[in-house]
Amino acid sequence: MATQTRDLLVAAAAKLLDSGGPAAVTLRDVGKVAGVSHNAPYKHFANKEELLAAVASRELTRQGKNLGDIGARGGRPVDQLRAMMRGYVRWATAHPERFKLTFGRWDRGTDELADAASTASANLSDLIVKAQAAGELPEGNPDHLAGLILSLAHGAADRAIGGHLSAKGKGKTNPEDIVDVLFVTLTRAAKR
Amino acid sequence: MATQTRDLLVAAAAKLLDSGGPAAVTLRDVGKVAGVSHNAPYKHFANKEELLAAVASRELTRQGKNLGDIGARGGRPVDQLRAMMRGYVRWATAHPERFKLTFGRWDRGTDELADAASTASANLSDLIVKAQAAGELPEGNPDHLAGLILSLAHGAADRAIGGHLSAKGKGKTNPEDIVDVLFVTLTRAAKR
DNA sequence: ACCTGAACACCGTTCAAGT
DNA sequence: ACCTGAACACCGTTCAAGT
Repeated sequence: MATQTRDLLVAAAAKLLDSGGPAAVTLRDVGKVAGVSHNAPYKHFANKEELLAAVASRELTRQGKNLGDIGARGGRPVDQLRAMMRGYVRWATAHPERFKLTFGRWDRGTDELADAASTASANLSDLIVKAQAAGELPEGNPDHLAGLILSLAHGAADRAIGGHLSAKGKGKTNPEDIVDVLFVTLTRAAKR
Repeated sequence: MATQTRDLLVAAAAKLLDSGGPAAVTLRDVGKVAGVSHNAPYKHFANKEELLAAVASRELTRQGKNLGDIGARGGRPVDQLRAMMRGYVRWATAHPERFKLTFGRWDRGTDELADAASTASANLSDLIVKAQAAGELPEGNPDHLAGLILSLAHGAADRAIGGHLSAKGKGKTNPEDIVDVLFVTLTRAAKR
């Protein structure tokens, strides 16, 4: 098993990331958790940034599978879309550090990341076009609609993580509710 | 001028933050830029985190004034709302590091932060209620609508900063366009 | 009251070896 | 090919003084 150490390092980094954010992912602790020396990671990754990129890549691939599973279950296109966005915000609030890591400039993005993102984006566009054809979503540029839906899910998740969702009194709004509000609005706008 | 050094430190921290994120805000460089020793900041702030909180507070106050100015210009409530959200995403993409700092868990949030956020939120709710009364926005819980609008603006800005907005080919969507898409949809849903 | 310089523990990274 | 231990520069923070 040539790549076993590499996988152990990525798993250790993910665990430390969950426990205390990127600052808690010290190479020394990664090595300790993985059972190697504090600079064994340098034999598998150029630096700490690339180790974190590997964690992000693993997470994005898993998340892509989740969305694919929801799509495989079938149903009305608009219901699939809503289920996907609900799953997305649920994942984000359950693993805030992984969510924040996955988004956040992967400039020269290791290809793997770009691939996972582009296939997910393509699936989404297909669903939107189908939903529009079925009259479940308003007409207009599908890319604009995709931007609207993804941005809303992303923003609701990020605001929930930051604690900016229940601003006023007792309104303990959760991000899934906001996703629902968007889809209610879209449905209403569709059958104008 | 008793507080002059404090202001210099906050300004220096903001400058370093813009240039390279929180990691670039080293106490040593802050001191150098402000013309004091590398641990003079400890006479004004308990630690680096509180110094950054002061930067966030300054930024949030300024941003609150911006929104207030837009409201003071008058016009249809829904147009004021859209202008505010456009200004918000414009600010976020122009100063990504300040934007990311301002949102990001200010748990025991120095009061100052909480105050600025709650007045901004109250102004927003007022506008939404007025817009609904004028038939410019769909009916329903105003807090839900506020969550939808703020989450969308936040998400569009964050995705633009992360470079996740022009996913596919040449579609160079910008966050202000996405804000417009939301308001078009809301308008259409209002006059169902 | 505000500031400085030395010192400490910690971290990312590099290097010379080890098998 | 993969790993280790020592070493270096850097950073946040503390402490004992200085004015």
